[in-house]
Amino acid sequence: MKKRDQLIRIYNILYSFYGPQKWWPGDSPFEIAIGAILTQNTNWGNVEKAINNLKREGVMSVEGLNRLSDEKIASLIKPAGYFNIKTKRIRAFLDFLIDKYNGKIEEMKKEDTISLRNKLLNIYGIGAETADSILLYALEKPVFVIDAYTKRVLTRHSIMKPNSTYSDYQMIFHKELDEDLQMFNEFHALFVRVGKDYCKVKPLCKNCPLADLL
DNA sequence: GACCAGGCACATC
DNA sequence: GATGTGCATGGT
Repeated sequence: MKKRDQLIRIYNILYSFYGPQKWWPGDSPFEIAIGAILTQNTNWGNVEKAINNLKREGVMSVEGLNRLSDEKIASLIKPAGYFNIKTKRIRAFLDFLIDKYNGKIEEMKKEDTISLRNKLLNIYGIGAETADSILLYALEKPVFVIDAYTKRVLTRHSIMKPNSTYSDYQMIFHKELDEDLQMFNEFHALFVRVGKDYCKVKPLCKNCPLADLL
């Protein structure tokens, strides 16, 4: 089967099995971006605790976070792990927004995807996946987000080789699929969902909706 | 107690 | 360019 058909088949199976995922879980583009940094190599449940701490303190905003000390930010995001590193990364992102966009993340939407992606990748602590998550879910740009679950599903189903790079994975989606913001949004979220439920490090392929494809 | 979780920067070869 | 390591909490 052609790769395009395999990918569409996977999407259709997952969408009928799970339905729409309504991503990203967050109230504003800024919260989504902060969540994208906090969830780096981290369980989402822990990230939610950190996000709730920030909201409870009323600092889930550029101005709110920017007036806190590093120590204060670190203490609030502690449940998300790597709190010292992530504090530096959040600080770098705040500096970027204040510097280039007067602290308004919505201002970024006007720019084209390629130059925005390069700018994001230039910020300390923002790599390919975090940049693409911000582009897709906060700025509503049609880029495909690749994460550990996406890689695992595609390698298990022999659509990609295990040693492929981030760009290799992303290229398949951009080359084989039509550019569709809403579909890219749902598809990535569905990969995460099936990854959490079945396509774990220790696979639970038995009742996986994608089991028939193996 | 080991393993895992919606990565990234940096050192080293 | 590929590979190895530190970063850290909380659930299973």
